[in-house]
Amino acid sequence: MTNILLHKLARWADFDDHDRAALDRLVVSARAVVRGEHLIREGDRPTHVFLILEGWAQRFKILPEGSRQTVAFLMPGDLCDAHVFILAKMDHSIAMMSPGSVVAIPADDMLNIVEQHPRIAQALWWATLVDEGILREWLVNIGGREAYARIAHLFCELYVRANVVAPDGGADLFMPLTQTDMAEALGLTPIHINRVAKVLKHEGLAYIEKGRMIMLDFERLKNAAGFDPSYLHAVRRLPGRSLRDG
Amino acid sequence: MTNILLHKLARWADFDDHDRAALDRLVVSARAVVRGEHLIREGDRPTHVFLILEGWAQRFKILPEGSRQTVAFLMPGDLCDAHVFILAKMDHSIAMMSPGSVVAIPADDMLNIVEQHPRIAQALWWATLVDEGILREWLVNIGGREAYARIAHLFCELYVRANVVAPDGGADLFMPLTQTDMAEALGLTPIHINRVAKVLKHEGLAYIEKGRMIMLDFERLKNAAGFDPSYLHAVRRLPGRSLRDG
DNA sequence: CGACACGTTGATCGTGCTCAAAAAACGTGG
DNA sequence: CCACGTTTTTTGAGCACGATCAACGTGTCG
Repeated sequence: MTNILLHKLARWADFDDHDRAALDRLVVSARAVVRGEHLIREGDRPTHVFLILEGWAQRFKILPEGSRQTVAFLMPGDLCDAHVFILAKMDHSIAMMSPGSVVAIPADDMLNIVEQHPRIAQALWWATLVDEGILREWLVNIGGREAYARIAHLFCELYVRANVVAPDGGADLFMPLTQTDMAEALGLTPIHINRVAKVLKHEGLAYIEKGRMIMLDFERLKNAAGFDPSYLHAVRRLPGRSLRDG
Repeated sequence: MTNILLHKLARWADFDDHDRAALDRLVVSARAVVRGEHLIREGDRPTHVFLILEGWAQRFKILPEGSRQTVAFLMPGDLCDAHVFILAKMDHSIAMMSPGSVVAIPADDMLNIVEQHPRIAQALWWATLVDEGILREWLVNIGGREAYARIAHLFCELYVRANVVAPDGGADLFMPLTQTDMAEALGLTPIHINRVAKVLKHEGLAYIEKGRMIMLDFERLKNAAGFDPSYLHAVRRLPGRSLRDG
């Protein structure tokens, strides 16, 4: 099967065979991981970059009183912080939300590849900027929307992102999140998620059940959420003066 | 006076004279900007990177109903997205919160400097990772803390960051934010900010008045906020195997 | 079959919002 | 220097969104 990292980055960049071979060489020795397994913990010194091949992971921090705040969901093809080994220690943890498999890429391999493959370096920058855009949108979502629109917005984002990863075009997608997971991501209680998500379901918009999302009416859901997918930067930048040899 | 960008990046990297000269060449032709002036707007195609020399700016998005959610405060020495010109259009706007001055650095100049100065490229990565860490912590702050601790946490962060920029060691710092600015950053109403900030003041922790923060008791404020400054990554990584030529 | 995680529902409470208005600070021009 | 408009801060009263506490279903897996 095709390299999922290559597949993701190729959405933005035009790679030559040399680039593709280099990306293939990164993705060796996949490791199976179980649900709940930590890929890296807050305070650890980062020495590897993780690439998710299968399953979902969550990036989170634990608050002093013990509650967990999720700050990102990672899906197949996502890299955990391409350049994080620049920092002395992790300021957050990453754990699997479902069983899956990952590749641990040594920092030196990442450094080598970005030095020798400028197109890959740029594509990794693009992926980083998209992750940042998602993070900003989550802040907007939690800070500015009430529970109903907040949940709807998360559903929209996950639907779009999951469709990119596995574009079977279906309205039924792999999405291994519990209501508690959503609560920890959205700054709400699981109880409130349960009640409000039920409304979304009964209104015929969308719902998540047994690890799958059933999308019923994306247009109305987008409307309920005030969802604008621009922040996912799925469209490629047109050639222009300001990107070298663009 | 010394180059503020150099000053900031040198906290992390060891530059040689060549690097320093290159950074100096970036910072020419400062432009005065008034309060409220937009440096860049959502939807614009980014062609320049802005460096804040004086004053504060805010990064924000406007929600469909018209409210504003601030996702970052930018202080002197901060760059607005070192690599943002990779993207086709801005997914947010940046505006000045106070009068000040900025430098607009063309994309090509940024590309040149990171190609020719690997230490600068790494230092810019570090700055980007710190900004991301701050963004994550804001998400944790809004998602997981109630108003009292949330405001206290913002005060802690701004105090630490402003002290780095202008370390006069004083408990009285330039901090041009109105209660409405805080409200838009924290996902609260200005009215609630007013009431809760008054408690922090009367308890002798800290307050902001006339564009200045008066820090009364940082230790107790940290405690009230559950503030852990690790996410600001102020300490330099010790030399090690995983960063090339350590 | 038992244990445990997850989902569901009800009743009550409280943080923070809304609406409304006034006082204080600030900038600007006459 | 004062008059004026504008922005910012402050205060009050009532409401509602979402939290908390408690319990019970439901499913899944060992």
